[in-house]
Amino acid sequence: MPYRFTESVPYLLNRAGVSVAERFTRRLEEYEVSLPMYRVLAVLRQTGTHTLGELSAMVSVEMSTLSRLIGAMAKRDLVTRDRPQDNARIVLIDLTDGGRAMADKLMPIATHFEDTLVSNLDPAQVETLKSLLRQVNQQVEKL
Amino acid sequence: MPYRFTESVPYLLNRAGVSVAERFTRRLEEYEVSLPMYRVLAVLRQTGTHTLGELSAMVSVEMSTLSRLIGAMAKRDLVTRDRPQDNARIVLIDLTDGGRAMADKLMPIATHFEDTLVSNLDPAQVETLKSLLRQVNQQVEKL
DNA sequence: TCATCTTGTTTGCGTTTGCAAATATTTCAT
DNA sequence: ATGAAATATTTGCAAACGCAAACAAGATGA
Repeated sequence: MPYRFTESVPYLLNRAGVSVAERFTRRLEEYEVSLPMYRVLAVLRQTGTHTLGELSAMVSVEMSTLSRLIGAMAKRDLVTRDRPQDNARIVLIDLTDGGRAMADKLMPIATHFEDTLVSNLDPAQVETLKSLLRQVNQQVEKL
Repeated sequence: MPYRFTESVPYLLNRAGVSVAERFTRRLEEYEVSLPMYRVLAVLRQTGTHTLGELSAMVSVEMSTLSRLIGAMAKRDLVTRDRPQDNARIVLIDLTDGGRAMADKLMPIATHFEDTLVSNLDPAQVETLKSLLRQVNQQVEKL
């Protein structure tokens, strides 16, 4: 079977990723939150304080971009950046109360997206999809 | 089960998509081809001439961005843009011989990526993954 | 302890991006 | 045939991005 670009995993991944991202971005507009901002809020809400580097890896945003993004979010009082005195080269980022409130407010949108995206699949298929995506992610290391 | 952002479909999709894209971009560097350029080349190679609008939908690149990208690719003689006299509002984009040669040269990289990404899955699982991704894509319309 | 190496973050800068407006052409209704 | 609506592409502009260099602090080892 010849290689068909439009059926390749990277193509399907990108296509799905971009279209979901576009729609989600539209939904976030009224809150004046960008998609990368939402991702930061959602990660911090789920797993608590992180350094910039950790956050960068988790949300797949380049560190220099994230540094500026966190700056903007701090200015809007969504997060705090804290340089601990015991290790002054790292920056710990955490949600403010306002940031947490915003994250909470956005959760229904996220769950609606999740529910809708998999609404034609049964629970076993959803687990399969997620498992396969995680496995693809693992394979990336081998490229 | 509570909603876990880092296990949501959009998150997994984005994570995989970004990391594959990053690696692929690195591999394209030596050819001085960007990832969006590669996507255009690959689509045209697979399915022939398309208008700008069709191409935009197929490669998930916003039309204004694509318009400029195609301009750059035309300047580098990878593609031609042609306004047919029978319908002068559309622009037909096609590969030049050089563009086709470049596309051909890049195919081994693409197949290597595809092979590696799914190398831990059996053929049935690969088909399942692709089918599920296509289905997710369909569901996007319902958001 | 003081040079050096490593780790973590920020800044400078040119490029790419997306939105909105402008432009151009075709289609449709009258 | 003519003005209005629809379709397709391009351009202006400001925001976001990624790379590389700069910067800062901690770890290592003579």
